[in-house]
Amino acid sequence: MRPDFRCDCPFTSALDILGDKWILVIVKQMLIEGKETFKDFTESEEAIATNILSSKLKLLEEVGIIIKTKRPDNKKTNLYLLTDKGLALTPILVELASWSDGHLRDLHPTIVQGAAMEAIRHDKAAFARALEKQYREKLATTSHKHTSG
Amino acid sequence: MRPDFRCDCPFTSALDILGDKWILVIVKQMLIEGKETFKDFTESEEAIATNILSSKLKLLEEVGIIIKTKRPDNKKTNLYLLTDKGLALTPILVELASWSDGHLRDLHPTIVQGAAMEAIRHDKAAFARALEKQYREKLATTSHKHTSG
DNA sequence: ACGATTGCTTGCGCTTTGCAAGTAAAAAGC
DNA sequence: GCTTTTTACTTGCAAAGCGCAAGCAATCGT
Repeated sequence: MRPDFRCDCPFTSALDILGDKWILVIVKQMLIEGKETFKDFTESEEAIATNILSSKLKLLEEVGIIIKTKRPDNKKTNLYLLTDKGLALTPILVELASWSDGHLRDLHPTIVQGAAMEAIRHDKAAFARALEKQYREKLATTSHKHTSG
Repeated sequence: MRPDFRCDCPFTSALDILGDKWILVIVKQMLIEGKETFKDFTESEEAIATNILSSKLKLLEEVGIIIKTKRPDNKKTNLYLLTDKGLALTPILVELASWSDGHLRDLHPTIVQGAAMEAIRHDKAAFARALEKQYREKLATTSHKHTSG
């Protein structure tokens, strides 16, 4: 299931991995909504189907954007956590939201408008850094161990 | 063919439009490689199929990312040009390239490394602004008229 | 006028997506 | 310790999207 790349263009190569309906939505849910278990994702607002979720989590792990982990006291529930490579997607997500905010309201007027959106308007880079910091702090307080399967 | 939106999340809504293998590749080809005619796109390194190209150009026009135009002296060849909404995607493309540069070389070692990549490493925002400016200057010197079909 | 070029559309097979249902294993309840 | 529930998937099948090849109409070059 390794992704194959169309060419050597860095733009196109990023889209060979990220260019689909779900990959970045899953990353968003982890980064912003704090989702980390299979169940968390199935209960999302976007309602991803379990077979798609399963395949996408596999792909994300294969390319190194997330790692599959467990809490020491729970042998059933898997934890899916962003790696550095995954956290590095934050600026992309912020730019996507910024574009929606500025250019998608005519087509889709009910896009949410909140404090986060204000922060993005004020300083995108700072907002991205804050998100990454928040996630790293969460990681530090989450006890988990890596599994190799 | 209007896109429908999964929910009111600005991240997800952007991906409802942009989350696919081709849309942002086409925008990249227009912005960076200067492609503007149907033929230009078919001759690209990425080799998009004509039926897909046709449907994606239609979608891009419908959502207002590009406009379909002709040169006054040529009744056959259509020109596809980025609107302001389309040009506003530049920071997203720059972030995608930056991520590829920093995190995709282990999976795909032959990603190109050139002057543009150096510029992105040095100052992403400045590079995005330069790209937009370059495209706007090109637009100013390209004679064209809008067609309503 | 005639062939080449451009900008598509159509047909068909393959892959991806998506819903619903089922399964296996761990955890919780009694 | 036996049953029920929860979690994390897998499987089956229908629908949508993708992709190659071919075809076609309009315009352009000569």
